[in-house]
Amino acid sequence: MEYDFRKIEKERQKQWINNHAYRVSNTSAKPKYYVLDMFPYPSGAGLHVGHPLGYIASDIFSRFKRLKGYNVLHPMGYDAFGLPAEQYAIEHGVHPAISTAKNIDTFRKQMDNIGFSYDWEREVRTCEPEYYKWTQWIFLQLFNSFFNTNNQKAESIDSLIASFENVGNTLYPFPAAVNYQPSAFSASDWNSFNEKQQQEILMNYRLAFCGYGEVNWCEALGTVLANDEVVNGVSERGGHPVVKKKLRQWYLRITEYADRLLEGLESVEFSDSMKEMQTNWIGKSYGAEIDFAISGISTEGLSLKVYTTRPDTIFGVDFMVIAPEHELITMITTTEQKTAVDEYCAYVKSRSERERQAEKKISGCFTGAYAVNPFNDARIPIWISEYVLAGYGTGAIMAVPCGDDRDFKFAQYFNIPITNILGDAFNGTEANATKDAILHNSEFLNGIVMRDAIAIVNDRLENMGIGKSKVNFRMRDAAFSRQRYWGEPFPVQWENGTAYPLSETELPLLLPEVETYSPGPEGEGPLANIPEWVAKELETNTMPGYAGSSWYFLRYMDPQNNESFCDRKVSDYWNQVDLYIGGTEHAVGHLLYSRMWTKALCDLGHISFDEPFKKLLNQGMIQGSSRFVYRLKSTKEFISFGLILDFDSVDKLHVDVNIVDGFELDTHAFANWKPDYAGASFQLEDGKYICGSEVEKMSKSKFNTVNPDELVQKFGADTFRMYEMFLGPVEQSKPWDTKGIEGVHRFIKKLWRLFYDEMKGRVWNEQTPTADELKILHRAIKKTEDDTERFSFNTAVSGFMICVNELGDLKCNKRAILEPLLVLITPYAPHVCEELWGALGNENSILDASYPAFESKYVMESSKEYPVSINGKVRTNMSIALDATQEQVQEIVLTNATIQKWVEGKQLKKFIFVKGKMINLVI
RNA sequence: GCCUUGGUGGUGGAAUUGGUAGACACGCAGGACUUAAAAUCCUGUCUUCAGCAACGGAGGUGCGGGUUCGAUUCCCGCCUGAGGCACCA
Repeated sequence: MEYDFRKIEKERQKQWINNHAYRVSNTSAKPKYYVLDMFPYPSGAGLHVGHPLGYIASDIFSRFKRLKGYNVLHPMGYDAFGLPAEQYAIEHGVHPAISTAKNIDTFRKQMDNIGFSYDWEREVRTCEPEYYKWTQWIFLQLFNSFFNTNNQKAESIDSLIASFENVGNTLYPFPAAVNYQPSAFSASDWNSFNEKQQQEILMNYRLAFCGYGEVNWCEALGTVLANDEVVNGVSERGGHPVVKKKLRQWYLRITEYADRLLEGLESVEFSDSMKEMQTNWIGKSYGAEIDFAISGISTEGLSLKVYTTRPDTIFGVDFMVIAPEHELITMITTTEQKTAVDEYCAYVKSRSERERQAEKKISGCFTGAYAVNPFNDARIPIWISEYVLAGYGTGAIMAVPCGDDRDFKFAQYFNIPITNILGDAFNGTEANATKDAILHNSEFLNGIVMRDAIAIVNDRLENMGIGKSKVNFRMRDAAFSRQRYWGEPFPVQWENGTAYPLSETELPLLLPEVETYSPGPEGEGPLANIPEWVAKELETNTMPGYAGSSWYFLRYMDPQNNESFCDRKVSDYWNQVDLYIGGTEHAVGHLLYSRMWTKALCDLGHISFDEPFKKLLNQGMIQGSSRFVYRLKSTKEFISFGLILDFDSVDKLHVDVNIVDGFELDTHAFANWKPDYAGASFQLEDGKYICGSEVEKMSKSKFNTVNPDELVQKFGADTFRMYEMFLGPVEQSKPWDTKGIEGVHRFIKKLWRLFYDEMKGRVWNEQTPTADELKILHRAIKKTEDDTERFSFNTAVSGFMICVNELGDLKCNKRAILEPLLVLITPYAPHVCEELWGALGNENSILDASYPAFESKYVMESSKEYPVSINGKVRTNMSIALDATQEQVQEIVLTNATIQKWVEGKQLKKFIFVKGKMINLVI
């Protein structure tokens, strides 16, 4: 009897479906465990071998936890709204809903091939009204709430209004990032404001709000992008240029959550690099705001407010720099400098974001004005330069060339004299940013270490009423609207220029059909082309791709609920995602947004936890290993890699990795691959055509994708699953290489042969296992449990291989050994294990079995071989009982003949016990 | 430039808390079975020295130091790959 994986896998999968084997209940006496994959965007390209890596890992862990007796929630769905489907619609005229549904079908088929244990009855698609109704609902929650900075929590906007009516905004001043005038108002002020004014003020508090601001505008995509969607001045998707543009936009007030997003990192298990990426993105810095008086001209009462993290360097300030957009410029610029300043500001405006980032050349312009150092009355020239950003801090800095590299270069470039406050720590050729130097030239700070001077200066400034310590964040509020069609409509209606929320009963606000996907009359989204939509003054923007993905993990818990986004009892039961598996590319986008949404929903009392993901495991990226052929220029002759003398004389062309065996090209397949290559001739080395190779991102255009379907067809899903795990640690990125898959396939065949003999058929029996066999099994049980628990799936697979090899050597075929072995391997190779489990005569699914490691009858060995070394050199092995006391061990070792020979006549200095590993004598 | 994380045979990788480095697999070489192939199985495979052979000696985890009876693991200094951030004051 042969191992027929094609038949087995098909039958087992059918059985899983018919028996609803992976249906999960929201009530159970078992403890819960929630394993989540980052759901995919269903692109037209389908899955390649890189995608399933994380899915296989999460599937293994889910099955493992199930066998350990947990009620495991393991769902899957699709992040189905987004730009690519709409781009495709523009190019091919296919409705995004249709192409998306088609892509989802392909994804599903590919996933089913691999044999995942998802509860498909819980599938969600973010583009369906039943789902986005609740995305809109959560938007309304955010719209109708504000962030109470006193207790750092979101609260209903109604309590804010009540407070305004009583005491104005004294209890709740405007959020720090808001610059609204007047910044304070009394109760009677509030009550005298008309509706429009009141709404305008409230808009400055709402967690989801509409405002005008500089946004990243991408002309090619016809929409704005969030900061994390812009990479090096171009769009993440498509690489189109991005410019700053002032537009009316919706935002999420994520900046209010900055502190809690930072603190929350301490309570979750993310990798250090992930935590660091988020920490950097949030970018918290401690510093001080200082008001500098401006001298001369007609600028009485005017002051320049700067932000600095180093108030201790205040005696080293040699000039001020303000951003080109700074509002003071027109007021302080002297008549002599006006032309130069105007020219400079025009020059800065002409530069795109991309140019600014690409060439960081020093530029600037003197305003003619001077600020005054409050401690020594020194006159400090005020400059303008683009290296100071308008959006951060106060848009103005005090420049300390001896302590800051950028300031130093600027001073050098413009010949501004440099004051040294660092003594010998400053060498005159390079700034030194240390905080540990002793201050010089700093009057009352002389002789004090810089680090300690910070607080002293802050105190003085505060007493003088011209400064206060201040915390700043680099993170900006998140742009939340897109001028596109394929997204959630905002449940918002405009009236006299004021945005009003729809009521909950009007949800979902359905995405209407459109005739064209092109932008509206004034650059709005396609919805602006619909007369009825515009007549009702409905918002024409749609929500961005990350809206639906910011809360999908909650919907899985209760996907069919029509009354609520997720029943509170149900979310209390499933609680946090225990294990979240996905790539690092969402570090500062999705992961931050979903953390913020969770916190807001928690504050508003809709769920009971404020961090969505307890543990995050980042799978590495599987790269493609591309192959190249080399064509002599303007010929049809291809030259083998090793024979090329001059790379300028050849064209380097990608060749499909699937027609290359290792590095050797299948020349016949190549000639048939593309019409262009039909009459190709080859210059071979040793009778072979050898290709060049490079590791690149896996992509269709590079012909380096490997389709999992073909591997599953050839070797079976179990082999494929195990092989992806065997490749190496899941966290690690590595190029795909199929050549080792045979070894794993061989292992599964060996496993099969523990049960079946080709000639004799079934070979197992009911005899009692031998001690040796039990020892092998128990070692494997322990290893599997330990390795799987710490996500070391590759070493767990090695453990199976060792176990099966050793059992094969002993000709093991005892049921008492085989059954637990199968349970052990099931998470990794579910089809074949369940098939064999059934063959052993077990009626029930293996899902009902519990992990053998947890049954006390399996006792680990009672004694162990220890290596005994003398001065670190191993001299002999000794068998010692596990429960022996230290004294007993010492006696046994010292009376051993081999050891006595070595120790004889020498003095024993030390006797070292090493826990479960080895014993060492020092003489 | 800053931060994070790696560097181990021909290859992917293992070594969980400082305890016999190279598990497991690929590849390669040789052999068995076969008319032949496939499949399967066996042996060898870090370097080097010695040897008829069993056993054995020495070196070895990017480089150079240090701590320790003992270091792939800890500390210091360099080299280098990958990822992230980058005028954030």
